[in-house]
Amino acid sequence: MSLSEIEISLDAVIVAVTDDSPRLLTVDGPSGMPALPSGLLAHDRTLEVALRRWVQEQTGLDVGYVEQLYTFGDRIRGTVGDSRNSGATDRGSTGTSSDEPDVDAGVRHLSIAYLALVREGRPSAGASWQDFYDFFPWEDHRNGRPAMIDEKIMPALRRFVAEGGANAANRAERVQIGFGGPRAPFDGVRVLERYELLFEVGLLFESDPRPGPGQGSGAELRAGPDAASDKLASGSMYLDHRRIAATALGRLRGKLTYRPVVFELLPARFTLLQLQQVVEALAGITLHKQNFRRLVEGAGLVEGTGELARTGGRPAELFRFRREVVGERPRPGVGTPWVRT
Amino acid sequence: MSLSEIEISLDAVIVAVTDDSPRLLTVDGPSGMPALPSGLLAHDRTLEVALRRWVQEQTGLDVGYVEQLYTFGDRIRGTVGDSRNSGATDRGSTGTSSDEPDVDAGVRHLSIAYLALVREGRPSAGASWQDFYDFFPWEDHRNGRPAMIDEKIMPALRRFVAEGGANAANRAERVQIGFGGPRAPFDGVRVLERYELLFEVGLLFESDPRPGPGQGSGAELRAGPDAASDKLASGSMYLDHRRIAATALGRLRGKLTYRPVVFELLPARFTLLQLQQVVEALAGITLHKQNFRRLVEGAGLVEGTGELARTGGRPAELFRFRREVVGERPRPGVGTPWVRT
DNA sequence: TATAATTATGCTCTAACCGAGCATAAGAGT
DNA sequence: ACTCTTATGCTCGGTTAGAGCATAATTATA
Repeated sequence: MSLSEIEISLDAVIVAVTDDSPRLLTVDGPSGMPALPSGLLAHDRTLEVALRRWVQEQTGLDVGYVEQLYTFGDRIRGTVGDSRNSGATDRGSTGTSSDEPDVDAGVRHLSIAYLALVREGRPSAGASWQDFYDFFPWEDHRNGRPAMIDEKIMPALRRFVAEGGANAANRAERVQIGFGGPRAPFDGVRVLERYELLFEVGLLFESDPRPGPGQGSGAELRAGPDAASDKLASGSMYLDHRRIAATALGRLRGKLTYRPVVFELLPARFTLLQLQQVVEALAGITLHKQNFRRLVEGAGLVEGTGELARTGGRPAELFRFRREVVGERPRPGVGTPWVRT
Repeated sequence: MSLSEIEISLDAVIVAVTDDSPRLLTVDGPSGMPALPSGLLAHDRTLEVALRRWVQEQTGLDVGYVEQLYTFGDRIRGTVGDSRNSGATDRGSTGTSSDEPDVDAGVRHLSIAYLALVREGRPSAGASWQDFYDFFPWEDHRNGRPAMIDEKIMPALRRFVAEGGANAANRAERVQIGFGGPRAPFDGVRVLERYELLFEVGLLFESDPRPGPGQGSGAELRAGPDAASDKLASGSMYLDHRRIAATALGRLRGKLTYRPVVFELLPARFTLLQLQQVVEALAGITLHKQNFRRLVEGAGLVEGTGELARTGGRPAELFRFRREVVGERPRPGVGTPWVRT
């Protein structure tokens, strides 16, 4: 493939938390679907500078924290992906690739995806904030395990396992890893694994008009007899942008626990409850209040300013982030002391 | 910048562990320097497939575990990098980029870097295994903190901080984060942060003939008066390949603790001492033997086969990896119970 | 052959940490 | 005054991690 046949875009998953909801900035994509803001590399010195530049141009936002997520470059976008190993798909990862069809799709699209965190801000026209969990309703466990998991998802996954033939054991393991089971709890970080499972069983719709092997455009990868009518009622996105967003959420949830990234989403001064609620919104679970406070203070992540904030009950002290902690502790982040609610 | 001006390569950091040493596969780069194996994207279905293909073609190795690392695309390769935030450089990350010189270097090079783990294998001609720590001698703490840190590195870093002017505090923090200090221990994971510090103070040599602002070719970024004569005696690599390798080592060290990646580097059956030594080689520290055993067994990561291995002392039982653990525990990895040796 | 060296493995002791929950404090609303 | 709400202090018990002692089963050596 000659170089000129490769298209490169920078795609940004821009996240904020407002009113206890994690929010995702989207623009109107082609075909009217929500899409991630996307820009091109220009003469910028670094990729990150390029990203900041066009995000500002396109959305009017000055993003704070920025981190490179992943580079997506599969020939067939929206398909089983780059398979972060560990047997992500039936093919497994120690890939004997020779027998896979080599679809010649002409142009290859490389998408260098970034995660960006902002405190807030009204984006300029064309961009708007969406509730992250509108795209991933099965990821929000703050009010208990969402009913849809046991009502719609698990039956489909069980069917998927049962139909697995030689791969049944592998599939069962993937399901257990993704959604938990008798032996394992639900692991919030594995957002991408869950997304790929749901996509693979045909519960999700992606807009990608993919010229896949033997499948019509817009068809899902493995459509069971009833799969088409059984789609989850969740927001879809342009091309594989929802997959990219899933990658971002998983990464963010993981990073919370060992880097003080939450504070990028909070004002300079905040109450411990505000802090907790932002963490809960991102992690998708509720936390034990007193223990959360103990952990966060004990780790030296925050320090009280003398000031108080009115809160509807007893006034709460305002805290600020203690930057020094980064140099003191090896893995400074907010612990997530569960609570079963 | 039009698309055709972008060159894309896939670069692979291929790691094995032999005789208690982590090893890196290198090829002869231009100008005779060791370089990472590098290939181009062809009509492969996924990036990972492409990587496996040309690694096999170039080196004769079939890599097992593969994971995308990072995409490097700075205009000036070998410079302060994509700045994974957290104030990686003096500029900080909330980048006001407007006053930075926009060097027009013509072609931009994008490097999509991968980490690959292999059990062993004799590479074909042109490629060879190097000791990872020949390139990063300050990272191996198995025999105590390397003397070079306090003898050569810290003095230079102190000078760097002292000359920091308004950035002195920030620099001091970065040094403490990277190399530890009274308040913080040395954190093995921060390989890249250390590399960037050393590069920035002029202790490292990179072969990049960089047309940087006001600097001659081959000059380091901020060369103090004596910097040139004070280089560390450590292996250099082609372009910014050593930076990529540093990224890989940091990532690998981190991943050890929450994903069972070590087993990709071990034979199917191994003694607990072998396992421990591979972990020690990668982590660069020594571990407490009994506690390591307790953690690894207690976590259900391994299970004994009945067999014994002769070891020079009392025979050791051979263990195997328990794959099921991935579905049972949220973050299955080898703990690293320190020991101060 | 006895003894030393070497490696493996079991076990204990203690401090720290975490999950869970009780109890009290300090405001606002009625 | 009473109730509701949010904040904050503290305790109790189980689990885990760091450190080290002790013993077992081999090979090497005096």
